[in-house]
Amino acid sequence: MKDLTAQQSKVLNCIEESINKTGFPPTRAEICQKLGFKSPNAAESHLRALEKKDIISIAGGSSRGISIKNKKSSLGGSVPVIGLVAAGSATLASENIEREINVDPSLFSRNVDYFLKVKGLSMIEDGIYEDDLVAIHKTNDFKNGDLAVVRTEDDVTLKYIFKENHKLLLKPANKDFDPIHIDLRNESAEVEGIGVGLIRKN
Amino acid sequence: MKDLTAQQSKVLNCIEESINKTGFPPTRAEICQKLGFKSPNAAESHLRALEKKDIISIAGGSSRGISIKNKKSSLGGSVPVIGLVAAGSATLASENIEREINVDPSLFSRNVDYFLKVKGLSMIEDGIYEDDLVAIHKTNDFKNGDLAVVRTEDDVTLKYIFKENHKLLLKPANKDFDPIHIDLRNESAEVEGIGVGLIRKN
DNA sequence: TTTTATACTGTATAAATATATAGTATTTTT
DNA sequence: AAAAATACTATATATTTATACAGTATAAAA
Repeated sequence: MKDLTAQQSKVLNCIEESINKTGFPPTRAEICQKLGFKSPNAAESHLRALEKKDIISIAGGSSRGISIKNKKSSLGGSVPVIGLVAAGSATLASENIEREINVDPSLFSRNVDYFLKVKGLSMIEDGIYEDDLVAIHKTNDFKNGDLAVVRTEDDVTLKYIFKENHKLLLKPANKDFDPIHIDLRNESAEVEGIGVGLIRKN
Repeated sequence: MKDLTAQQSKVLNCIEESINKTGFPPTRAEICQKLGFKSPNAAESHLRALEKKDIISIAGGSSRGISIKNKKSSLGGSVPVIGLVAAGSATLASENIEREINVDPSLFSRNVDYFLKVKGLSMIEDGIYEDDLVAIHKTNDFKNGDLAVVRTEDDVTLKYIFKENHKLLLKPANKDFDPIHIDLRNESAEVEGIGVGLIRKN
């Protein structure tokens, strides 16, 4: 990493402080105010220098569009652990929450909305064991082969998902288990999220 | 905490996603776009509802002035991740530390002193894969069958350990790998710690 | 020595954004 | 039964904000 000048460090610090204190990045004017500049262009050019040095990125055409690159753990969010999902209830309904754990957000590639406690042995051949906590990123966007949490008409299940037209294939990783075929014309099924990690307690 | 309506949850989720993805909160217009609203006031009123329920705070007169309340600072200790252990060096020497992650101490049954990044496939049959992070509790006390970090004369390895008199057996969980037999009368070997958990990033 | 980077002031403005106001309709609470 | 909360569309606008342009001056690199 290229060295920062004293002023650039001050500006970077100012950005970090703003995010830490308010939750969002500063405007040019706010940087100027904090550091005593009288022209918004003072802040602007420092920001451009920091961008050039790949320390921050600036989203064009949007206010407060500053983000610090390689941002390590900002705040460990509290993430719920979902045990058994009661029939008919929302996955994240409070009755399903077993406990909460603090997790470093930088741990996993995507934001973790909850941990699903694995029941059964259907994924055991790919190293997912009973009572493992699978980190779930809530989304209904998936690629074929993703590990997905799927809500079918009468169940919530964790399987590899494959979609082809109106056919959904939920594939376990255990030869003793049969794949689930769902015809979306007759049955409903919804992807609740995809697995982005795993925690196991011995 | 008061319950959120389905729509309010969606909006909150949208805010979290924005912060996570871009580093800063969304504008009203961006919320509308993501959730399919056609009026900025749809977003505005949901935000005000969330503010009223004390879920978020809205900074008046500033763009993207949304911050999510309740973000408690994780005081889960910072735990180092050990990549490859340089020959002859202490496991926890700074040169071996790849990064640090924050971990909820209550996550694992015993105190975690470091995470060992798994190299190779020798434990794959028991669901321990390459690049998995195995949570290590530093101790030289172990029971037969424990997953142990063992320092031999020229290596640091993660295997199941069995001891009988002067004989040490380090057993992999992969039939393509041979167990390691160590005669403590001729060779030295030391247990550095035992595995108490695992984290995997997909 | 010439160029490039740093470090600003000062002015201006198009575009982004928050926010108010006016409605409509449904659901929930009191 | 009335009030309040939810859940929006639609329009308008003052303010915030990014960002460009014109300068000045100094220090560092090519």
